[in-house]
Formats: sequence, structure tokens, C-alpha cells
Amino acid sequence: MVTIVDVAHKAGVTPTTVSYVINGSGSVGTKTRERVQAAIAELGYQPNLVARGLKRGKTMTLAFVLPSIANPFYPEIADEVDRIARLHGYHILLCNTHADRTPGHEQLESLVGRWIDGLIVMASSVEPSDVHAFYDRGVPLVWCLWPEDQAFPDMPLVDVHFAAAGALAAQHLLELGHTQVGIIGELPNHAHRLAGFCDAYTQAGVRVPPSHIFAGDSTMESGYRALVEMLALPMHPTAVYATNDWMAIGAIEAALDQGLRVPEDLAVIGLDDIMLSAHFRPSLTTVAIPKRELAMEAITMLLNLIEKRPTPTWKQVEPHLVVRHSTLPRP
Amino acid sequence: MVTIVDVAHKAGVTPTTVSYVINGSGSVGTKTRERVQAAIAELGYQPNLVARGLKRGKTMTLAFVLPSIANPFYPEIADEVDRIARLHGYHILLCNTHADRTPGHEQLESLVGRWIDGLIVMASSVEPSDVHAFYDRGVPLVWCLWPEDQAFPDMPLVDVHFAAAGALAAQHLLELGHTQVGIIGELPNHAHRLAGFCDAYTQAGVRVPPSHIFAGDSTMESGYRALVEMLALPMHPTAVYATNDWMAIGAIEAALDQGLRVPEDLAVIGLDDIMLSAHFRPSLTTVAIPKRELAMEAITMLLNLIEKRPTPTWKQVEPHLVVRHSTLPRP
DNA sequence: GTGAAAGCGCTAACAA
DNA sequence: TTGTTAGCGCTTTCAC
Repeated sequence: MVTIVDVAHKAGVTPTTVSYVINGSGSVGTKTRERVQAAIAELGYQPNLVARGLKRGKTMTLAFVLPSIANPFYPEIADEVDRIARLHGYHILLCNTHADRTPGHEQLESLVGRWIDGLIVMASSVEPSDVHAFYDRGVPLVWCLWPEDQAFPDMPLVDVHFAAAGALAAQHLLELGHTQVGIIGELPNHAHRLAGFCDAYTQAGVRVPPSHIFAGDSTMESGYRALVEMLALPMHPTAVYATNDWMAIGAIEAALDQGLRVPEDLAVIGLDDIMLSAHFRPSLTTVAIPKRELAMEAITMLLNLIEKRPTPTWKQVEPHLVVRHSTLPRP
Repeated sequence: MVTIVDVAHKAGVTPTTVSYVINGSGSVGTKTRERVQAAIAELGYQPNLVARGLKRGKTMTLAFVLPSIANPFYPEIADEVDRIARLHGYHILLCNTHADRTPGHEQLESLVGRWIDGLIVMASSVEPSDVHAFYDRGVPLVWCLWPEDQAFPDMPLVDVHFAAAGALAAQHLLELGHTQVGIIGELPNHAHRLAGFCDAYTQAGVRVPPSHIFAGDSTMESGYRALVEMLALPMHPTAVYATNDWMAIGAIEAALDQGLRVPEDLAVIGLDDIMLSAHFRPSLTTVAIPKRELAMEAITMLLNLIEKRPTPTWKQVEPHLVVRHSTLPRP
């Protein structure tokens, strides 16, 4: 293991000077600098970040807290967070809480001692109160996504404009002439996605009757069941809005199984844009959550916080419509 | 920030004693121990792992190097690695190389100074030679998966028994009576998957003519194209084996587009078991790569290496067949 | 422009 | 059983 002292010896200077050269601090003569750099190169010296971290109180490490990286919603976010963090010299510590909130607490505790420089927390991964342990210690942190049925936390937050997402879905169906719509939604979790949709319909002068709103739990199966119920309605809808893609796909499967054609007999629109949606048959029209943008805003906000640059501490990213093959004008 | 000195003061002892209590080393009187523990609880003391890392030369941090966590192949592996690592008190540093091998080199360099305790490297993420920087320094590391066309490295390795995977696929098609098969394979990358399949056919007394083997590049599009070509064959196959699921799915799409029924007119089997395969219509029969097991073996081997327990340094995990709806007996 | 010295928070010989 | 002491490798103030 080659240390700063070895380099100093080789270059015939003291560790101080080597440190100056490494960090560009102090002022070092050109000749000396060159000698030091040569020694560094020759010995293959790498500064020890643990020692530096101890001295500076900064570890260049960020934690990314999420329920599980195996949940396909998160990897793209994680990838972007990591990419941008690395651009700024930070590394990402993965922190899967596995949605068990008690271990979540312990896991955060175990991070406290690591002198994490900052934290990105996906909302559903831990109890907000546990995160206060960090917030109170002054650790910079950013929440990413927040349950739609809860009041915003008193902490930096990057969120998706879910009401706009619902409105986008509504607008698409309205433009296709669908006045008879059914909704499959997870309540209260997807409150904004639902409200945004319904408000847009109301503004267009079309009322969605409560009997056309069905409950799901974000799984494909629940979407399937909801659609079956929906088809039992006296005048069943010509279009369905599901508040996430899995339910939308479940609904399509149910419709196909019942002998309906999608999109000819029934249009279906989802929300999220999971990978499956593009490859399902028929491919799913949906409102995409811009995951990379979400990640980018979160990590940017966090880096600003860490480096004490002025920054807004609340941000919403805008979703966008992805038209595929599960929607068509009303017959 | 509360340090070991604060705790020592509060408990009326020296830092040494506190250290003993924390680590269970030394021998401490019951009374004293209780006083120290009380002080720790009261102050909410958390040992500083950076300082401990510097002192002990061990950081309880492992790096997981992979091309991109956004590639759906890896998250499940990462999840399992993280889960088991955490059970043993280690944290995982994510290291996306984005398949750019030059930055991959730099990224590894940036890890050197972190005193990583160990490393899991997914084979396609970096140049083996770059990893030698670690290996030479004596950092415990485990490769996970190795290109099928290359000689095994002189480093600990956990791999999938791809020849067995190919054989499993062959056996399934043989049992269904398919003697006329076509293959879509990426060569030379999938050499073992191909050889395993062909060998099993040969052993069953059926020869797969070279003209029935088509090249793909692991994408859906290449699977699609390959199948179209295959159908132009004078006596086209009743079954197709693709060396990964994406190509298998592309092949199914092509078959459907050409008016064939799958599986009635054409059976298709893949290899991998990506998530899409279960939800595609028809759902894909495939040979599953046991990702969690792969992860488990890799992290277990790594922990053994780190903690200097005896361990095999080469391991192959066995794939298994997942029968779904894309295969049926020969018409 | 360069160096001496102190110390980040913790651990582990060694002493008492 | 407990304390004294000397660092781990680096940065940084202050002096020259």
C-alpha cells in the first residue's frame, strides 16, 4: 500500500507538499510539482479516501434508499442517479429496505456512522420519521416521489406531477371521443392520478359516474378483475383508464379473454410506462413517468444541497403521453 | 456529532473501555459495561465507521461492478447480493460502467482509494486486465458470469452451466417430438448454449444441419429477422431454440406476423427467463438462469474469501426449465 | 514556496 | 479490569 509519505520520500519533499499538489491547494513551485507528479505516477499512488474522509468529514458517498432494486420501477432511476453522482466524484451506496420498515430504520442507523454526504430516499421505502434522524443531524437529503394521499413533508422533495398525468390520459381519451369511460384506480395511493383525470373530464363537460370507478391494488390481477366487473355494467365503457400499467395490462387481458377486441372495441390507457408496455400485444398507450428526469432533478438538488448552492427544494417533473396501440377513436 | 470520547466522559471511563464494550473485546466489569451502554443509548452514539475503517484497514464496503443497473438482467442479482451482504454487515457500492470500458478503468481506479473490502464483477462490464489492479493488491474479488467464448480467468468465478441450459432446451423439444429444429444464436458469445443444445440432439441421434442455425445479436429484432429467413427454408422447422429470450420473442412475433400459430404450428423456446417472457402472449417456455442463486453463490464466495474461510473458487449454478405456452408437441 | 505539527475518531498493544 | 499511548493516512493552519 503506497501512502503519501512514500510519494513524499521519493520526490524529496514532505507530505504537505504532496497534498498541495494532489489538491491544487497551497502554492507549489513548477519544478517541485513535476517531481511530485512523477513520483505519484511512478508509484501508482492513489490517495486513501478513508483517511481523507476522516480528516475532511466528507466521504464522497451518497446513499440511495429504495424498497428493492429488483422492483423494475427503480433501476433506471438508480442508473441515472449513479451516472450523475459519479460525474461529480460521488459513489452510490445501495440501500434496499425490502419494504420492511423496521429494518429500514436500522439500515438508516447503520448509515449514520458512515458519514454519508447525502441521501436520496424513495418515498415508500422508510418511515419519514426515521429519516428525520438524518435531517436533524443536518445530512442533506432529498425525497423522491411522495405518496399521493399524504401531505408533503417538510423536506426537499422531487415529485411527479401526477394530476397532470391523469389529465393527459383524460385529454387523449376525450380527443378520441370517449365519453363513456371506466377507471381502475388504487385509492387512496393514486389520488392525484385519479383527480387529474376526473377534473379534465369534468372540465370537458363529461361527468364520470362513481359507479364507473373500480378499485385495484396496482397488480395485473386486480386490473383483470376490475375489468370483468366493469363489463357487467349496463352500459359499459368504450375506454378504460388504469392508474398504472400493470392494471391496464390486466384489463386488456380480461377484455381479450371476454372476446372484446382491444383497441377496436375497448380502448385502454395506463400510467407509468413500464418496459412490458412497449412489448405487450397490443402495446399499451400510457402516460410516462419521466424516470431519468426525476432522477436527474433529485441528484441535482442533492448535490446543490451538499455543496451549499442555492436551490429550490421542491420540484415536480412533467409526465408525457406515449401513444401506442391500445387506444383508438370511439367506434 | 457524538464521539467515543463523549461517551467515555459521560460514563466516567476512557475511550478504550467504551471501545471494548462496543466491540465485545477486552473484558469489562458488568457495572462498567452497563454504565457505558447507558451512556451510548442516552447520547445516541453511533461509532464512526470511517475512523474505524482507517484504523482497521477494513471498510465493510463491497463494490458491485456491472454494465448498467438499468439493464433488467442485473437488478435481481444486485438485490440478492445486497441482501446477503447486509446480513453480514457490509454495504454495496454500485458501480455502473455503462459498458464503456475505458471509463470502466477509471471507475475502478476511483475505487482503489476507497479501501473496498471486496468486489463482485459482472463479466461484461470491464476489461479483465483492469481488474488486476485489485487482484494484485490482494483485494478479494469474484467474477460473476464469463463470456462463453473465452478461456476462464485465473480468478474466482461463479458461472452458469450454459451447456446444461442448452441441453435442457434440447431435451424439452426432443420430448415433444421435434426433430426438425431451427436455432437462433448469438455467436460466439453463446457458444456453450449452442453446443449444449446440439450435443443433446446429436446424442438423441438427430443431427441439426448447419443451415438451420441462424445468427442473431440477442435483440428482438434479430430474432424476428432470423425467423423470417428460417421460414424460407425448403423444409422449415417445427420448433425453434433461441439462445436468449429476446430473440425468442422476436421469433414469435415474426411467426405470428407470417400467419403461423405459436405453439400449434411452431414451438419456440428461449433461454434466460426475463420478466417479459411470463407476460408475453403466448408466454414463453424458456430455460431460466437462476439469478438469485448466482448472486448467492457469488457473494458467499466473496465473503469466504474476505474472511479467509476455505472456499471453492469456481462454481457453476444449474439452470432449469420453465414450461409455459410457447411449446407443444410436434403436430 | 515549503515544512512542522496537530488532529479527524477509533482501536489495540502494552502497562498498571 | 481499566488506562496510557501510539498510530491508521491524510489535510491544513501556522511558521519560516
